[in-house]
Amino acid sequence: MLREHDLKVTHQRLVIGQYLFENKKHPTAEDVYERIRPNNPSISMATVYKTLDCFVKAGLAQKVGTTEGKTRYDANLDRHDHLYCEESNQIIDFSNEQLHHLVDDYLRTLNIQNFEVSDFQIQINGKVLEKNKPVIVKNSIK
Amino acid sequence: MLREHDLKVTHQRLVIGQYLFENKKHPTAEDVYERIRPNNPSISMATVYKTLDCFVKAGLAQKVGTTEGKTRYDANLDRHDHLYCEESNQIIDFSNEQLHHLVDDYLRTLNIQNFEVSDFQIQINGKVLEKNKPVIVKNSIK
DNA sequence: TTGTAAACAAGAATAATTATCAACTAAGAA
DNA sequence: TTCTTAGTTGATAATTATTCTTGTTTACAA
Repeated sequence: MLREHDLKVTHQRLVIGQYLFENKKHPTAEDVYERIRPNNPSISMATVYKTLDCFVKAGLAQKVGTTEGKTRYDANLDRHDHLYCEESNQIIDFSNEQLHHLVDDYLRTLNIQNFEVSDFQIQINGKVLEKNKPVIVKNSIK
Repeated sequence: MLREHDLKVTHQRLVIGQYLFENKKHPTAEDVYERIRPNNPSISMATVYKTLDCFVKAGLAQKVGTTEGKTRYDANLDRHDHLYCEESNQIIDFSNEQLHHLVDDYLRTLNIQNFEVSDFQIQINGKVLEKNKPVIVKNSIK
């Protein structure tokens, strides 16, 4: 995966990448650092930032701006939206083809002058009711 | 407006509020500070932050997280979405009732377990083609 | 007009992120 | 396998965004 994107394969990138791509969370740089540190005490914070940054530049991850004042990193490359919990600041991925097409089709009917649309993302705000239970989306129409 | 929200009316709040509510931009705290400073050299950065924060708490403005690493403040209280220019980092308001209803109706048909939706916002990414011209949205269907 | 809680200015403190730079290492060439 | 080199890393300094502290001032209710 790294090679495909012309990135040198280093231990640091493997460790950080593994965490980022396996758990599709939306960690801050700090989160990543804390998580990998126990097994890799020599990796520095600067490396975490640089590594995350190189993933973003390579298109392997995306930055997500938050109102908490820190940047989160999203390694889910599939087309998806976000559920944002206003209480816990947690971001949950939300994939729904139907919703995506609905909005995409509508946007195409609009004529936005002087702006070239590349993509879009829906942020659905609200709150997780029971923190230890998962959030599951069911579609009631077929 | 300030009184309605139980905020003491001070010169600083009037000046900052005027800038924020009249130009529906999405300034950073820094932007606000630079803008008002010429005519109000004694207002401090801390006051700008505190004032913006009190507007947010009073529901007069909203924080917008960005990938630039700074918080922007949005004083447009109407239901609206954002066009986000990936080149200039500028955020442009985008209001479209039809789009909003489309998504709102669809979300209501979904059964999202363990998450209570309060609202949503669509971020439309792309780029402004000619920086000095305005972005205008036209609807080609009726 | 006055008392008081709230708001302010200035600058120190903290937190997040980026820059610097010497030492190290991946990976292609010999 | 060894050499070479450009890219990467770790330590830490620097920068940037934001919040905190403190003494002073101000809005506004009584």
